[in-house]
Parts: sequence; C-alpha cells; structure tokens
Amino acid sequence: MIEPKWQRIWEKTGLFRAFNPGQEIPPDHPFARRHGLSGRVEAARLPRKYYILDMFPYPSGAGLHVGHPEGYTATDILARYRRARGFHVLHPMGWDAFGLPAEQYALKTRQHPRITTERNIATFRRQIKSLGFSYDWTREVDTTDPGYFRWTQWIFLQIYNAWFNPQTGKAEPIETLPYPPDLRPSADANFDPELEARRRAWRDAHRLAYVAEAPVWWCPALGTVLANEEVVNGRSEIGGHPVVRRPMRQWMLRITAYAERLLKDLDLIDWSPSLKEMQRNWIGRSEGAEVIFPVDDPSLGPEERRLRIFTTRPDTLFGATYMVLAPEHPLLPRITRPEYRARVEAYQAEVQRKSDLERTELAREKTGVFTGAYAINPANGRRIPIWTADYVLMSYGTGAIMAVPAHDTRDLDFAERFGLPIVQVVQPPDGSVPWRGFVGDGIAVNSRNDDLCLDGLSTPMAKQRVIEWLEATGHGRRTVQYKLRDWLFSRQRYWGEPFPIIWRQDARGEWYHEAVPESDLPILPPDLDDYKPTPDGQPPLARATHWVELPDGSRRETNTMPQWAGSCWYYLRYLDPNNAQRFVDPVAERYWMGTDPAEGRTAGVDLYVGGAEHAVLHLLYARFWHKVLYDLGHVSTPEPFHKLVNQGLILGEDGQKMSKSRGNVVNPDEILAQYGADAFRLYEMFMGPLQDTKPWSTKGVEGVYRFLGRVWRLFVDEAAEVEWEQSLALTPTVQQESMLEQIRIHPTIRDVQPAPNQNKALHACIKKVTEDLEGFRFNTAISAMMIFVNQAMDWEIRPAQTLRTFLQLLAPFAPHLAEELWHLWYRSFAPQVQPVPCLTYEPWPDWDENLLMEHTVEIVVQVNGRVRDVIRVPRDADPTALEKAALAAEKVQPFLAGKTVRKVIVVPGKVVNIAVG
RNA sequence: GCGCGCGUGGCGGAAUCGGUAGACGCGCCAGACUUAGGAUCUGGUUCCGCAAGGAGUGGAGGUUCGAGUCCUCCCGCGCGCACCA
Repeated sequence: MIEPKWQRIWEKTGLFRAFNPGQEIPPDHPFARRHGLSGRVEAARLPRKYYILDMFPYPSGAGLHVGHPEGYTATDILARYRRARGFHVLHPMGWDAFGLPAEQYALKTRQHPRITTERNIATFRRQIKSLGFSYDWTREVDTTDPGYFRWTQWIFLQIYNAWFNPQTGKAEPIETLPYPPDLRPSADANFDPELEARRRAWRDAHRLAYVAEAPVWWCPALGTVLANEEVVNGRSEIGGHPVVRRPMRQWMLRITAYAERLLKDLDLIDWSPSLKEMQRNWIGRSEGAEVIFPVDDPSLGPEERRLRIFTTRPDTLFGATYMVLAPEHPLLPRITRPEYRARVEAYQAEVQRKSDLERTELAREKTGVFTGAYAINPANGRRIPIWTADYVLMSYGTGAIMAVPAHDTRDLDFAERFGLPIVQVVQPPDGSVPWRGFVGDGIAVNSRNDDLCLDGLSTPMAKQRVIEWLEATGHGRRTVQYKLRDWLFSRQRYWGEPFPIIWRQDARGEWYHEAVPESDLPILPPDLDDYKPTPDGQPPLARATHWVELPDGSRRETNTMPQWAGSCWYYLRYLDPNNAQRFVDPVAERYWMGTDPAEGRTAGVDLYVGGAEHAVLHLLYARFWHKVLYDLGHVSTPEPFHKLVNQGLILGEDGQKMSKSRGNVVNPDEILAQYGADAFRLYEMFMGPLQDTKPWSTKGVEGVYRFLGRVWRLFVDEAAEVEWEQSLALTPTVQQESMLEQIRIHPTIRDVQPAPNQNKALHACIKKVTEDLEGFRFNTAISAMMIFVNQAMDWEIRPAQTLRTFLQLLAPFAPHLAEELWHLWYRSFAPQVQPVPCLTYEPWPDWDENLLMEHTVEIVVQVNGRVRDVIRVPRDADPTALEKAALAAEKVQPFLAGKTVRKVIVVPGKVVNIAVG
C-alpha cells in the first residue's frame, strides 16, 4: 500500500528527471529548489553531473529474475545518495530488444517479433517500476525503435565512411585516404571506369567497415553466422547448436586497428584489475619478430620463396629445426613437392572435416605431414624440413612458425612424435632444470654465426640482438601481433538493424556497395510472413524482393547487424533520447560525459554496473565504437565508461546456479508480493558484497523484513496502530491509502536535545553509511543501520531530530518506507512546514567526529601477544601512563608473576603488549 | 596447461592502516507475552572445558612485541583464456 502510493507520487512529480543544459526546469521541481535554479540553465550553471548507468536488459519472455535487480538496486541506492549529495544525477533505463529469441518465437508463430518484443518490454518495465527505482523514464530507449536504430545505422555509416590512418593512429573520413601513385587520376585524363573501379577497391579495402569473403562460423540450426566470440567449444553460445566453418561474404569491422589504443587506454579507466586483465588477454598483444625463411626450391617465384613466420622468441632462432605451415596456408600447395602432394592434400581434407571441438582438443596427439620442401634457417644456413600441421593456426600471426622443439612444449611434442631434431639454444638459469622443454628466460647457447653471436646473453638481450641483426640483414623485423581479430558484424537474421547499404553494378557488371544517403535513414526492415532464411541460404530479408530490389536496379544489403550494435552506444542516446536531428546533442554530450578538470578524472559514464558476462564482448565493442566516434569528433571523451563494477551472480538457495531445470529459480514478483520492494532491495544488498557470487536465501529476506518492521515500530505508535488496523479493515480498499494519514507517531519521540550516547549512535551510523556507500559496501552500511535501530529501540525518549536524520540514511535503501515515515515525522513535528521538504533532494547529513569521541577508551592489554585484560583509560593518556596502567591491570598479574618484563610495546589508543620471559 | 581471484562459526558474511577474530543477519537453544505462534520481545550461541584456561581464520613454514591481514611452499574452490608460436 505504501509502495504504490509513493511510486505514483514520484512519477507524477517527475522527481527523478534529469535536465539537459538549456532544457526548461520547472521552478517548483525539488531539484530546482534545492539548487536555486529555474528556467533554461546552461551547462556551466548546472550542478556537477553524475551519470550512473545499468547495463540495460534484453527483455526476455521469462521476465525479470533476482539477478537483474541486484545491480539495479545498487545503482539506485547510489543515484539517490548522489542526489542527496547535490549531484545532478542521470539514471536511465532501456531495452536491448533486438535478438534471437523474439525472432525464433516469430518463426514458430509467424507473429511479428515486434509484438513479442513489446509485450516483453511491458513486463520488464512493470517489474522494474515495482521496485521503486529512481530512473528518469522520460529517457527510456529501445534499440528496436526506428527512432533509435536510425542512429545505429547512422553510426555504422560513420564507421563505413572512415579509414584508420596509421600515421595519426586515428580514424579519419575516407576522403582523406591517400591513393598510391598508379591510382591517382591525372588532371587531363577523362573519366576512366577502370581506374575508378580500382580506386573504389582501394577505398573499400581501407574502410573501417568492409566486406570480406571470410571463413566464418555458420550455425545451420540458427541459420546465421556467429562471431568468434559467440562460439564456445564448437557450439553456438546461444542454444549450444553445432557450428561449421565456411567461407561467406561478410561485413567486418576493423577493430584490430584499435588494438593498441584499446589496450593502452585501459590505463585511463577505473575497472577492476581482473576485468582489465580479461580485456588484455582478449586483445592478446605479443611482441616478437617476423622472420623470413627462404624456401630451398629454385623453381618458385621470388615472393613464393619467402616464408614469413612470427615468433615471440627470436632469440631461439638457432634452435629452429623445422617449420610448420597451417593446413590452410596459401603457400602450402605451392611449396609442396609433387611426390608429397597426395599426402598433404589428404591431410588438408582430414583437417577440414574435423570439427572445431576435435581440433582444439588439448590432450589430443599432434598430427601433421611433411611437405617434401625445405627452408633455409637464415641464422645458421641449415636446411630444415617444412611440415604442415593443424596445431598451427592460420588465423594467428602469419599462419606459419619456426619450430624450436627444445624450448617450446608444442614443438617438442611434435618433434618427439615425428623424430625431428632437438637442439638446445637456451641454458636455464637454475642448473638443475633440464634444458629440454625449458620455455623460460635463460642464457643463450649454441647461437652464433659469422657475424652474430648470442651466446652468453640473457633471453631479453638475445632477443634484442637478434632483431637488430634480422633488421640489418633484411631477414626480418620487430613486430607486434594481436589475438584480437576483426569483428564479424553481419548476421543472417530478421530481427536486427538492416544495413544502410545498397549494392550497384558498375559498367563491367561488377557489384559494389554504397552507403544509402543519410536522409533515407532509418532503413526499416520489410514485413515478412516467413522469418526463415531462404532455401538457398540467403538471409530472411532476401525474401522481401520488393524491398531488396530498388527501381534503379540496385539491391539492398540483406544482412542485419548483430545484437551488439544497439548496445554499443545506448549510453549516448540516453543523453538526448528524442533528438531527431542528431544521435546526441553535442552540448548534452559534453555536459553528461565530460567532467570538470578539478575532478582530475577521465570523463565518461561515472559508474557503470552490470554482469561479468559482458566483460569482454560488449565492453570491448562499445569502447571501439566510442573511439571511432571520438576520432571523428562526435563525442568528447576517449573512453565511454570511467568506473565499472561487475555485480556477482546470485545462486539458488541450494548454492547452484539458478535454472529452470534445477527448479531453484526465485521469482522477484513473489518476493515482492510477500515482503515488498523495500525488503527485497534491502536483502539484495545485504546478502554480501556486490561483486561476489552468493546464494539466495528467502529466510534472509525475512531478516531484513523484520528490520524494516523495527524501523516502523521505532516511529509509529503501536497502541494506536492496533486501532488503526481495525478501522482499516473496515475501509474500502480504494480509500485505504488515505488512512495512512491517520497513523500516529510513537509517543516517546520528542523534540528534545539528543543525549551524548544518542548523538554518538547517530553519527557513527552517518559515518559508516556514508563511507560504505562511497566504497560500494552496501551490506555493511545496512548492518550499521540495524545497529542504530537496535540501540534506538531501547531509548526511553527518542529525540525527533536524531530519528529524522536517520530517515535520510535509510532513504536510498528503503525509499518507500522512508518517505512514509518522513511525512509522518513532518505531520507530527513540523505541521507548519508546507510543502514538506522533498526527502530525495534533502542534503545528505554530515557527521561530527567530535561527537564520536569518547572521554575514555578501551585498551587491550596483551602478555606475549595474548589478550589478558581490557582497561579503560582517558583518551589522551600518554604512553608512560598507559604502560603503568597496563602493568597494574588485575588480570595480567598471574601472567607476570615470576617472570621478567623484557619489553613493553605501547600503541596509544589501541593496545599495550607486555613481552615477558 | 597458463593467468586472475578466493578459502573465516551450522549458513550469508564482518574485521577499511599488522593491534580484542566472528560485527550484522539467518538458523538454533532458553525464556517472556499469548487460547495459539511461522507475530513480537529478552537472553544465549566458534570449538574443547564445570571452571580456570586452552585451541582456533584451508595446510606447513617464516617475518613481527603482535598475523585472518605481510612473505614462501602446498592443498582446495571459483572465474577467464586455452595449441595464439
């Protein structure tokens, strides 16, 4: 009854609205009153902003589970706290609503995914609203709304129309792309379609969004390709269907160009070390060298003879006793000797047949075949055999390696299996460690030729030396490799953003792609009555021939964007969600994403909270898009999310992961119906540290529910309440809410000066709650409030001001109850104050350290480090007096008897330790 | 295999700077009120012991007057990556 009442009042007054610079602020809005603002206020006069963001949910048909509100509650508490602290808080919510489940449902029912999506959003919105979160609902976004994805498409065009300039290390408009001499149009020449086509090919090869015929993960069951990241152990991450590798024409985004900046800029942001580490691992930077091994076969052309490999251990070059090419390596057919061709081709076929699961099986024995060819080790001139084996991956480095079996476990396995030579070139620093298979740093040995000697050098020095030699002799150079691959950006789905791209035929009949004009955005998906891919494997959009085929003979792109697209920039749309002219107004963007230099922080979202499952993909993709937008001048900060916190998983009561099949799923609606939103919120925070994985306990909800009951009884006259409840039972439901006005305050609450112990209890609570909120320690903040209430219940007279302040502390956690009691308080102690000050915008209380000081303090007296007694001494007792008092303490006497005091350590205010012997 | 994190009562967890281990809550035990209690309130609750006292933060060492906290090794659990040359 209390909760819907306040949710309605908050909504009606637009209490949690955030105002953009220049936006009209109603003069009677509590935010305007608190900060003395009215009318249109420019950015400089607005209070300091605080942008607090939740990862927006995918609105699934199953509705909210208890894991969602954990993060949302944490951010809501902090949003309310920041408002009380005087910040201008932006706290929005929206829907990541494109995605496969709605589409698969549509496949079954032939119902437009829009319909399920809208229904699911309505459920999520209702559930989230019932928890009393302080979102600014006027900023709600939905990635499937044409007014939203119009700008997703627009951003794609920005990426499409840009190239990465390695000189500046930035994205630049494609118009600035330089052309090689033979592609520069000469001033006098006429239009040359041949040249134009080649120029176009050059451009298209440099765009940040490009088309490539790439081997991709195709999932027959889902009828779509998946990104590398969406494939787990040879199965689709969603649904666990088998996937196969197959070459297809796909849109790619050149995220690899940003590898270095994505890595380096991690230093600018405040994320947990483990999360940064995951991003670093994913980007996978490794320094090393590219080395060219000549193939010993005069029949090959000069380029074909140059076998490039990447190694992080160039210092082991002298130990390279054979080479391995990936089975897909383009040079493999060229270098294979005729007499080995049959075997190599058989092996290639075998590898292709293998599922990825088999291929990545770690324990499996290595396979491979000899090609009959030899290369020359440039360091020592030795002829070494060239093999092909699937333990070398085409997708990393150059797809070829030099094998140093003595100092690489994989090469060692292989060499032992096939009887290849093993030559030591590194001496382990610890003599007792065998050199065979030693992969750590050591001292180079057996590594010299006529003009290079590594012997005696430590591994880092040897690397340095050998690279210098490679560069001087033209055998290779220093390089950096990344594990990160370009982002496979197209999907063969219906329920996603269509690409704003059309395909045209040039004079020679070749198809090429072109951006649609911005004025044509949004490109809406066509209506279909069948959402399946076409029988010949075309995406579902290809079914809509009237949509695909344009009057001028051009054709629309029929792929759609992956679900990540909409979530890559939603945090920007919240800043200005209804802008039809731009994806975000630059003034609003600078205000909400920027920060004043005094704060000395990197700008961006101040706090972003969400699950760790997005630690790599979403966060990496969003950072990438943000950097492109930054380079092109559309946003003002290099990084989108300044501080990021991952909430932990909530397990079922049995300590297992919640799942339908285990039957341990907790439905928030049920908890809410029984204990209410305040108890639910409080329990979610009381369970344990936000970041930890922890099991749900409905008994635990009862615990915090009892606490809220004690808070109620702290304020409310119980004797009168019995009567009130009786008359409530006789009142029609519709009028019951107004009966709340007749609740009477507890008679022991008086407007009197608090006693020292009462002040101390309150101020200790203010201090603890404030500090814990700053440190995201919600569980201990709640515990501090419990301690306060337990104490206050014992007071014969409860000072009104003390309890009023306590309500402010409680408000972020249990806002409904706090509001109700706040109004009860004002009715009882300040009925003349009208309107009642707004609890949300009431300044957060400070604590007075002086009130926490005790005149006497407890000092622990230890003997040989063991606690023997506790003495009370004046707070400012000097060390000598302390020592004297400690030695005289009653309970320590038996432990001193007959022993010599050797040393006394005095820690003022804390402890005295007497060492005896 | 590699990387990161974590091991504290019957349970969730506290101990923020190396200074009284177990705050707060759940559960349990005893009591009060009550026709009743799955409401509320009071007291107790790490283990051994009647007590004095002893033991105790995964295990073994170490540093220190003093270690849950710092260091070394080991064991266990969780997460991430996984033939990335």
